[in-house]
Amino acid sequence: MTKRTARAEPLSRARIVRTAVELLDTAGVRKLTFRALTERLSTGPGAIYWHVANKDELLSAATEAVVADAVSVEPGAGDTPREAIRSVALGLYEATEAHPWLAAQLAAECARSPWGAVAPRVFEALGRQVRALGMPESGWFTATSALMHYVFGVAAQNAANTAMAAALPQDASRIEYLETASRAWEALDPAAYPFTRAVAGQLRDHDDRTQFLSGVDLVLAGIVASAEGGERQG
Amino acid sequence: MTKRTARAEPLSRARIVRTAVELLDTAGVRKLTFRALTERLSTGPGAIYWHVANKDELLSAATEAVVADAVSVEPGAGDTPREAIRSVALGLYEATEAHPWLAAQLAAECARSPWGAVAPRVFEALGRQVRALGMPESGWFTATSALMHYVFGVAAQNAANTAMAAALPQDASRIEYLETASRAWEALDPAAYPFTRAVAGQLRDHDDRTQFLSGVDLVLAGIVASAEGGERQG
DNA sequence: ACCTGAACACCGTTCAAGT
DNA sequence: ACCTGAACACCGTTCAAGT
Repeated sequence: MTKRTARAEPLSRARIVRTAVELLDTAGVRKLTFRALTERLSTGPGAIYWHVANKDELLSAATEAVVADAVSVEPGAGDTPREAIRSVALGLYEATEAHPWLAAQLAAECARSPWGAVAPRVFEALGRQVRALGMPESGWFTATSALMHYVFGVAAQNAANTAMAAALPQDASRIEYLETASRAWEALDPAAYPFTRAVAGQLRDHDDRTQFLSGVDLVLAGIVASAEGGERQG
Repeated sequence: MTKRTARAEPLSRARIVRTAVELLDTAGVRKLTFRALTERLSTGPGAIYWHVANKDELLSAATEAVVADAVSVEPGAGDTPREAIRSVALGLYEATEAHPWLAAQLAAECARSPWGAVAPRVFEALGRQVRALGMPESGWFTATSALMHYVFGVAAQNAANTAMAAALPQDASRIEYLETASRAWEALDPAAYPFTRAVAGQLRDHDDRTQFLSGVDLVLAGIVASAEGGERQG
């Protein structure tokens, strides 16, 4: 058995990033520190700084690694563009479920460099299908942007629900959390929040995943409608 | 002249939050520390902790204050629902331009408590107009969520452009930044990023604000189309 | 070229003590 | 009830020194 032990594996940027993702997944952003990292990798901080410029770069690298992995799924041969878009979007959605830190980090990453390394990955995966949808080229950027922004927006919002529910005491899970949130909406000031109160029941009963895909369909419907409505625009 | 001096004004949660927003605006998230805060307010850290539980709560409060302000604009009397939605969305968009820290903080806030204090404010403002659009009640939640998520997604992405461009050396402003980003897209691997490369020119020429509103229109088109397509769904 | 680890400047938070 | 400010535990980052 020539099993390589962990401590034998040489230090490298890839290994540091992988360890950072593990730490992020198991302990959360707060616990990702250079101290924790040096311990897990059994080195000194200086060794890590040799491979990585600073903590921001490390977080960017971790985010990009996870996004790249999520978006790399090739669409099935028989998939329609619509199905392919749904599956790319769903891949990203599920990544934010699997890595609760991803959503906030995605936003932070965009703030660091808006059209940096992460956006093109998502943009490419979605855009190919937008093109396949038969959009005129002039609409590609707008349509793909809208789709991507919707997905990022959901990521920021909904993925957190899962993490939130998971953090609740024991069996008080997702459903109970939505119950609480729904009641909070019902308790809002009737004068200031009539609409939100009216919709509290739909919040309670909704399923994040279904909801997310409905939103994707809605944006897709908008893309198709805009493409058809086309030229005439006041 | 009975001008009240700053140091005479008593410490309060509101004043702390207001000072935090100022510090956030002028110096950035990194520089918002309890040290800086105590100096600006000429007190000790203990005094701040009397009014505010911890830094997370302070950031939440700052975020909510800014969002509440941005969304509180009443739609004009003659506005169509579509116009009202555009102006609410634009208000939020402009808030993320005026407060570069807002986008990332919005995401962090959602992660802290997904359906907490910030979401209902946006939800209510957008939802009223969705209702006015004549949607059937069963679609309110989905449609308003999609709209809100799109807006949040853009906030995370585009607002950063402005901050990014502003941080560039002098007159190398927005346009030059987009030029750089566009060239980076053109330099991507042709095999892996055919679509993104094809669209690099549109990235260069686009205007964030116009782009944002086009996306809002696109989602609105989807909402209307879905409402009409209605019941028949495989 | 790559790694070590002590040291530095700084941070959020606490708490006994004051008014 | 509200504020003071020293103290604590911890953090990201640096750097002279090693191999």
